[in-house]
Amino acid sequence: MPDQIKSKVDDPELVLRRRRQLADAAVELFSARGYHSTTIRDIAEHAEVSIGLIYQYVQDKEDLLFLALLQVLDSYKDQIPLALEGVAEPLERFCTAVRRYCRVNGESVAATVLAYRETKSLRKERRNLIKQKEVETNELIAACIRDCVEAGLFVDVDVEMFTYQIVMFSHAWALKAWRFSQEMDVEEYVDRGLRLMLRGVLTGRGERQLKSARCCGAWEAGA
Amino acid sequence: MPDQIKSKVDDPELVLRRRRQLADAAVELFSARGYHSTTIRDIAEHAEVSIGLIYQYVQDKEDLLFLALLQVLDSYKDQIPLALEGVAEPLERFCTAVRRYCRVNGESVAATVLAYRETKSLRKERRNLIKQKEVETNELIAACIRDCVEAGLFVDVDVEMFTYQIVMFSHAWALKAWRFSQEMDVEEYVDRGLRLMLRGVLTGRGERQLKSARCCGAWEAGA
Amino acid sequence: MPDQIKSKVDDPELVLRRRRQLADAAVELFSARGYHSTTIRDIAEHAEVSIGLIYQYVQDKEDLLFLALLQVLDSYKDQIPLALEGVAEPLERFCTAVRRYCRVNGESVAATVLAYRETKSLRKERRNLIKQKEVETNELIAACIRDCVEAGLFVDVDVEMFTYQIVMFSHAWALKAWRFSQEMDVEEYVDRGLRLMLRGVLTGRGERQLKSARCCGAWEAGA
Amino acid sequence: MPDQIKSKVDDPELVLRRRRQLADAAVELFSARGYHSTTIRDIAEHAEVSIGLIYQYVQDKEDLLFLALLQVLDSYKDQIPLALEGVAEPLERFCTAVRRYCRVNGESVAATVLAYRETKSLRKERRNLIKQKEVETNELIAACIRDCVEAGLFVDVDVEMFTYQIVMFSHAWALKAWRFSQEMDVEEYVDRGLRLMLRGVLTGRGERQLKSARCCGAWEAGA
DNA sequence: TATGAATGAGGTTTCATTCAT
DNA sequence: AATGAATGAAACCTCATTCAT
Repeated sequence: MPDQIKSKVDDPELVLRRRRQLADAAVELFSARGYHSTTIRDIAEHAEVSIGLIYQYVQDKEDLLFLALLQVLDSYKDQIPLALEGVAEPLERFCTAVRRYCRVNGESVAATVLAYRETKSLRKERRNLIKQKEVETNELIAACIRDCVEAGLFVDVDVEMFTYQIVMFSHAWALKAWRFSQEMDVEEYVDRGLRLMLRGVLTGRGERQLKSARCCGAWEAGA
Repeated sequence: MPDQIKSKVDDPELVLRRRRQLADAAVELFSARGYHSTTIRDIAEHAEVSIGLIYQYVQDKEDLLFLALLQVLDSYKDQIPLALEGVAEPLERFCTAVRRYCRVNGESVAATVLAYRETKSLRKERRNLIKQKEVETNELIAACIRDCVEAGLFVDVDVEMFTYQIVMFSHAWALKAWRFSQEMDVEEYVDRGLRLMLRGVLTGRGERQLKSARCCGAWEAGA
Repeated sequence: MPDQIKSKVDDPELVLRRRRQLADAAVELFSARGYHSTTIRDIAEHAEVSIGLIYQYVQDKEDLLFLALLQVLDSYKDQIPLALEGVAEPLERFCTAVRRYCRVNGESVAATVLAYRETKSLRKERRNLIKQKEVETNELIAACIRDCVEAGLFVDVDVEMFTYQIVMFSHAWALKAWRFSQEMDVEEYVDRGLRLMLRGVLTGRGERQLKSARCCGAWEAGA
Repeated sequence: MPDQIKSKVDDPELVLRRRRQLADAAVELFSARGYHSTTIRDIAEHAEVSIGLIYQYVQDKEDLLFLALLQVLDSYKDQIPLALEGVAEPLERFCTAVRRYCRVNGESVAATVLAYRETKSLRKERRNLIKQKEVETNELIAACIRDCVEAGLFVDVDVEMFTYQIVMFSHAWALKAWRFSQEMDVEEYVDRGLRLMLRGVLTGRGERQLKSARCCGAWEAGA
């Protein structure tokens, strides 16, 4: 997907490998120190390559940010379908998707924050591409919601609004990590969050399904 | 509140006036271009003062960021109590608080985003001070929620979780403005959001109260 | 004339002074080492200012080249009228102009060569401005020629061609200095050159005038 | 002739072929963009070889410049004798030589300018070698002049001076192309130039010879 | 108190050259 | 003989900060 970035190196496989190497270093450093406070030299050292090498695979520093953000966003988009494989029951799919999304965010809090902080440093065209990725990820959640509605497990909810509620809930774990992470872990966070949010959308059938299937992890004394 | 920032000027009133002048310029420019891409010269020109003058009231660039963020955060904390003045009924207070919070965010989307983007550029001690401000604002919302619970209008909800749900909902209007603002305005956003979120927390009494009081703006066919 | 170059300093007199200072250093170094081989640091050191200062008065390195070339070209355009002050007789004016032009070139061989070498490094708009200056200088020579023709001292010569012959003759002293300067000095160069070139254009009257007036320096055994 | 440049390849014929290939690319690019603005990569691409290959036949970038300049200078030196083949009459030989020299310059204006611009970028030893080449070319013209003098067609002119007048006249077509080429073509340039310059040197016999032989192209209403 | 010219460390980027294949 | 990925010194330029006025 990192097309459109021009490289001075021909071998496409090498380009892919090097770019991943650079993106890894970039995600780590940009996340930790921010885009502007990280120097190209920092990245070169962290990736254990020379400064010159970077400019064989990338045209400027902004390209590195783009590469880093793409890597983060893609990892989100890839994880959810992976988690849903083999899960059929709609409510379970929904809970699984949310849980996985939160976990991914939780594992790379810094990267999620990076996306929020630095997307604006990209030029418009690329900013839009990044937003497009986010929309695609959101759609994975929205689909789960729609399935639950169709299966009569959710009331006829405002899908768009509910999707964003879920998304923001997930991101909040990263954005407000300083607040939450000292009180609970991701699992508890998801449990408490789902309990709160599901209450507003479950039908009677949905509630029964939820209890019988115990689909969403620790659900001892549900609502 | 802008204590701890050392000034070379004695007259405390002048210091206050100048700092507001600088903070205004800083909020505007940092919001528009980001902290690192804004130069001291930019701010001097925008505030119509000399570069030298800035350093009479501020020790370094980070001080300006701190000033700017304080200004933004304070405006949030001031607006909610103002809106609640004269409103007594708990559910109405809750709705009013949420509505006002969203509106403030809506009016200065850029400033809200600024807080998310650049807080990390502050040194830890100040970052904590900013977070403290946010917690104080959140507490205003949390209080409204607790009142509703005590009045039997809300079920015995997870107050902390619900507070953050509200807060993130409000911030989302700013953070995802690119998505929402082309489909609806703040008012519709709040209505749709409240409808969704309230469904999960209202008691029977709460629901009746909501309908009778029509406290929360356009509420055609509520839950 | 160094307008259109934007400065970050307001005081126009200071701007003028600093720019002359920078141009002096630039002419010297660019002449000696060439434009590309001279670094900004070199110029800063030679002008005894900081690197930063340069960028207060100039936007980039090309501006320095422009400044340098303007300075060189202007000195040419200024010297000829100065030398002609008080000289009335047309043939004498012609000889004086040529002599002075060669001398100016001779005094700053390196600068003349600079104009030939580096004008192409300017962007088109400025390159044209430089060419315009040259045309203006040439016109000073052309006017002397026309006066001689009108006074019946020169035959009805191809003025444009003759002007360029004179100009190239003058520049040749600089461009081919490596060849000439080890055999003669400027004065001899001018004498020999004028003798050759005048032979083709003088009328009978012109020849007599030339001898009687001995206007053109050492003119022992004229044509 | 490109001796003294060390090559890592043994086969002398291959060396010659490759070096011509590189010199062609170098002349073209150095002429168009200048020496310093042309990268080795540019030349490799233009010559359709790899960067590494260049360094098999050349030690550094300056070698390429040397190669390029040699190629240009040699073409000058070769063309004149070629044009003079079969021409016997001294005045005709002179005119033919001048005409051909101007034409060669006219056909590769950029290359001529290259010689003026970039010779200084060579190290002294090589710069002298280039100058030597120029002197040799000049000698071809000087010989023609001397023949005319000996044949009583030219007065006892200052040969060295006149030679340089011719040379500079020829180069001027390239150096001042921006001025001349929009008013006339090379042929007209030579005609007008020769008419002017010959007037000063022709004897009575020379004039008659010129008219009778019409040796120098379009010579309608000569001196 | 206010100004703005001056400073220079440090950032990004380029590109001639090397060397393992 | 030919390739081209890798290197890193060195260039240009920015901008936070100081200080004499």
